[in-house]
Amino acid sequence: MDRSGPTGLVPEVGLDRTSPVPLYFQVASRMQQLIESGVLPVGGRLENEVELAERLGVSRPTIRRAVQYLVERGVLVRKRGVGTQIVHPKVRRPVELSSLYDDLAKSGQKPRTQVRTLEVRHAPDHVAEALGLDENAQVTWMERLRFADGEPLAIMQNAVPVDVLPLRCEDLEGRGLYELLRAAGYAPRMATQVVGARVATAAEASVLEDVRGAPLLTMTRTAWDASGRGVEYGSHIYRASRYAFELTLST
Amino acid sequence: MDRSGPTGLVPEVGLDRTSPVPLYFQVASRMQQLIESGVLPVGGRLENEVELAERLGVSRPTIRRAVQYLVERGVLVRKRGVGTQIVHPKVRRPVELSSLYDDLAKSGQKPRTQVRTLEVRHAPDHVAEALGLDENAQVTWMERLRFADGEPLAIMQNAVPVDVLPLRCEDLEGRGLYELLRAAGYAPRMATQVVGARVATAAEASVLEDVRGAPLLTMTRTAWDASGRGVEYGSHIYRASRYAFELTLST
DNA sequence: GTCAACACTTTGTCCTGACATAAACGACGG
DNA sequence: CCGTCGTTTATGTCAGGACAAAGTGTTGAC
Repeated sequence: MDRSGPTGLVPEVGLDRTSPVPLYFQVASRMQQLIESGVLPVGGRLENEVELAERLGVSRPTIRRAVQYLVERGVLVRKRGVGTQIVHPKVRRPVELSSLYDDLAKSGQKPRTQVRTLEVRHAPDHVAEALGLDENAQVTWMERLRFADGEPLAIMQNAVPVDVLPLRCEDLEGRGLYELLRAAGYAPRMATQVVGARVATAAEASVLEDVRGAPLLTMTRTAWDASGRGVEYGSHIYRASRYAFELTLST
Repeated sequence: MDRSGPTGLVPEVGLDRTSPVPLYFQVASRMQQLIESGVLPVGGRLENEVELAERLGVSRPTIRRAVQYLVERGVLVRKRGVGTQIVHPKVRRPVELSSLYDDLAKSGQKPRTQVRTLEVRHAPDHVAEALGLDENAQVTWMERLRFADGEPLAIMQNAVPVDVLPLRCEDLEGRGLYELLRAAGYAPRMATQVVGARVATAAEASVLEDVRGAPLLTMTRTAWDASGRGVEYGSHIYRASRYAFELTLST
């Protein structure tokens, strides 16, 4: 390891002690900015924590907490006795669970949603079990057809416990389900998915404007919020010719 | 919220101050044991941190760090002014990235691997780019056929930079690639995957002992270790009739 | 009776200080 | 020339204290 000193010096940034934003977070945000803007070079080493603390005028625990935050997000790596390094930007933990609607919107395609069914009903057994609900619990059940750039892309069946969120047709047509959940304070924090493949039946093909025997991606998902409450169950099929899952896994 | 006090009391456990295992980790492990064994009930509230610290004979920062550790793993939730609660066991962050071999072994099926190709070669452009290697970097390139319970399941093409790990046929036949990477100190910590579907060509069908037009799951993956170094690239196809991806996502 | 203000509990933030320990370096001796 | 043993340097762990802020419940005024 090169002992020629740190390759990147964190400038004395202005910290605002009157701000409600915690100091450690101000430090972390500033560091991340400096890294993303290239002032602190990828692969470079940071100063040691004691110096950093002195120069920024905060205590070492505060610096440690800021660094820790960035380590958890995959921006920095620490090695005892060696120092703290900036890792390659490719390896960053995603900040939130993505949903199809978000993905499409982000990639520049114009998502459109057609709500085919929207009703309150008793949760089917497998849904109740997946979400951890009572047998006779009520869920909002919906079936939607999702278009991207005008072409049908997916058939989506979803269930959301009624007491989590009242859902209306017009909401679902303009925004994604995850966006609505987040707005209601039930942001999905964890989800298990099963992704498989099969060929389309005649009925599915007709809805998706594809041919019978066309390859389909299937996905069933259960999502929980931060407190462990089941907030969404979904069973989707996608036209494989027009969609593939892109996902980031991390430990 | 119920103010009747905590529903679960952490017993005074024996902490070993001579042990090299950090105190906060001893506390966290003990707590997790108590939660998993049901002594501390799911949904219950913990004592407040100050009491806990006093009773266990450690400082509050140590308790906080232990709790923090479990919060990050999804075992506990904290709410300022309220307390710390135990969340449902279903919502736990997975501890490590899984690979097909591990998954099969864990689910009781007997994985077997037939190595069809194993050679050192220049990295193809798309592989070099995905792993962040120089253009003329060398990789170990392998093509393997994976069986579960005697039936062919997947065709797997993988590349690993040569300086990461020397790979031998006999290693690959007895163990999974990820296990070998972990043993060599390059444990994958983050990966991006693209999962799609298509139908089998005649050649693929013959290798997989399936029929032409059978649905296939396709997956391409790039994996990085903790320091951001690209350690594995893979392009796999699976028989959809015998396999589906099961994955856990978390923020 | 209703609603606002206050008190209390609990986690969140931040500080100072100290010692432990892993990794890398360099000097020394074989 | 090479390995060994300390030295240096950096992060890791832990203590104890102080105050801030968010939720909850209670009290009191109207």
